Amino acid sequence: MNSTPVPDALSPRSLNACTEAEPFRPTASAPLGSNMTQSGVPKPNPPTESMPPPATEPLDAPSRPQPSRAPSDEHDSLRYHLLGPSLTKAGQDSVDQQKVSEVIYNASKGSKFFNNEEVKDRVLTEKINRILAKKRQLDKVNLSSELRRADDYLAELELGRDLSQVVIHIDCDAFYAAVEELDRPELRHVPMAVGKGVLTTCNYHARKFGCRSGMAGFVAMKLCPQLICVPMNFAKYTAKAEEVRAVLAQYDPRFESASCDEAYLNITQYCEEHHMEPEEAVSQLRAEVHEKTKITVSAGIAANAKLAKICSNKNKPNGQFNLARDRQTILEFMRTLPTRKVNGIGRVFERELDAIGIKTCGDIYGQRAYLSSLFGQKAFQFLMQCYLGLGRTQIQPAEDYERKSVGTETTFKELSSPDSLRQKLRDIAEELEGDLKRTEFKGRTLCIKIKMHTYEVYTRQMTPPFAIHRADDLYKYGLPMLEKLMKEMPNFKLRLMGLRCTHLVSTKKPGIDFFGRQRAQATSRPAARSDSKDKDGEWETWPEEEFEEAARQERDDEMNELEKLSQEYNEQKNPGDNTPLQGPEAAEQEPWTCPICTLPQPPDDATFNAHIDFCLSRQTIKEVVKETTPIPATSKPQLIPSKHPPAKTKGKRGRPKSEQGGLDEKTREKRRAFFTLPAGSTS
DNA sequence: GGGGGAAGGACCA
DNA sequence: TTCCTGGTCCTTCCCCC
Repeated sequence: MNSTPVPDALSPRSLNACTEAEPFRPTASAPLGSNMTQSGVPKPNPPTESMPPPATEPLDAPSRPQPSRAPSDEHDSLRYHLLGPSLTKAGQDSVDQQKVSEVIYNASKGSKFFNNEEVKDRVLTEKINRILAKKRQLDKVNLSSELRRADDYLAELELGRDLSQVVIHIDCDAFYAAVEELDRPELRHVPMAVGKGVLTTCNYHARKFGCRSGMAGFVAMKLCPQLICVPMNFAKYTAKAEEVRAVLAQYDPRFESASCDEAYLNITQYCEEHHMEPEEAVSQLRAEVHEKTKITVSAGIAANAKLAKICSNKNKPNGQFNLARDRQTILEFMRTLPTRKVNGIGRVFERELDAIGIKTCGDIYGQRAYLSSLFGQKAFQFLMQCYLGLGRTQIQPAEDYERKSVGTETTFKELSSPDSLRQKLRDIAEELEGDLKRTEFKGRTLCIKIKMHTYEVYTRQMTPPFAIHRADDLYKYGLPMLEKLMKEMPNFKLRLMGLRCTHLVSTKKPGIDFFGRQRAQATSRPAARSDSKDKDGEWETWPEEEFEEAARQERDDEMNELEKLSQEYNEQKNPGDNTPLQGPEAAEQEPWTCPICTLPQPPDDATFNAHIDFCLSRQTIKEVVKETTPIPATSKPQLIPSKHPPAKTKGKRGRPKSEQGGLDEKTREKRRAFFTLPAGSTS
């Protein structure tokens, strides 16, 4: 995907405060007036005239639309789960989900994927049973203090409610499919999906058959045998997305791209300046997008991003929904809203909430005393905000967010031979190097992810002694984790492998100048930012080649210096004797080579301990200097304290390990395991 | 007890 | 016979100080 990832503003993970003050009055049970308005603009392409009759009939609901609901019966839960994560997608309301689930169930039954889903479903059912048991326990104790705490929090949230802003969420209708249809108009009138293996999206004809994004291709073909699948073409979608964004920018220059086909805008100022009502402005915006790009978009208009997102789904495709910005209307709207409609509540959380009697956001109020104990503080806060219909009103460009990780993963036919797995790791390391180069980052932490042939997923991570970005290093530090997993797991057969770098360090430009002053930006900076200009413009683009050469040269110099220092150090430790240990003492201890300075070291623990500390502290300084300071190839590195020292090398109080007491045996063992590469690995 | 790393998992498009 | 990718954030567990 070419979209810039942004933190999911509506998820329980990133809750934010609102600002408007209004006294809180609990109104959960009070009947509230509704003045929601609803409007759709004319749908320009009624695709019915020349539509050929489908080979199989769409799976219409037998009588009336079935609302998507979590299964109340434990028996149904797996069938429900297999319906997939995008159950609430637009175009599904009139589909007979029972029939769909039957088809999916029968198509999947017996496969490894199915077995894994069964296990996951069982685990979730057990978790729900534990939640229910805990709730029964809570029923026996006095919950008045919990209740008071919840009410206090609700009152506090109410004080921050901001109803002054007009936030809209724009969502392109079946975007990839719509772009393909522009090139091949004949696809407009038949069920069509984009993506092979798994559907990325599908048009509304296909949705009538129960097809939806994230569904396995073969399952979709079972539901709709005449489905036409076209391969993805990212370049095309990106170009079209740019056209759409050009229109959006006229309404809010600081709009926020939530993904390739979604955006949030704050049109408060636009409406004021143009003396327009929000609905009118949004109608105009949508018409303009359609006129200029031939793409239809749906929109939600509300007081905050969370509500706008929910509203944009109300009148899909090619419609808009306005939720009046007054408290009563919002509370009434949330009261009957199924929890699953809220961004951040997925299949799992929906089932958990359902189990304790929360089906709609209005139901949250009645259970508020339990939420913190059952689901944790963050979930409690998130749910309270859902109940009140609160969300963020601040909209900002995606570039303002800071990227947290860069990774790549790939699915392949089952692989078990160690050699081919190593080769796969090498390929992935090469690819990640490309991604890191493109995004201009190095990673302080490297994570490996594997998916077994049984669909079980495992991750392992480690912190190299310096931030890495080159394929050689990614492979070198990834391989021990892979080898360890191979040893640990019986019947090691993989279907996916991936590498990801976290704790990113920008390679774009240094964070500290020649004089040790902190520059405006931290070492880690937004990935997508390409328009920023440095004050003096000097280090805007870091001369990568020169940098690499300088770094190599510097590394060579350092290595020579380290070799000398290491010899001096060993000389001090064992005056006059550099010969390795002999006899039983040596036999007990494995010989090893320091992976940092690459020099052979005496095998005794004391030397090992001291040497690693010594090398790490030197390495830390060296890497920090390299990452933050432009050093001409000829100059000596300057020792500048790092703002973000590598986690492994510093103790809690910021002292280098070498200044602290010696390492205990367990830590030494761990380090040995980390630093000792298995035989046969390329380093 | 608290900070922080590791692992796993939910969720999103 | 067949079920993705890339990203964020949260929770839990465990180690260490």
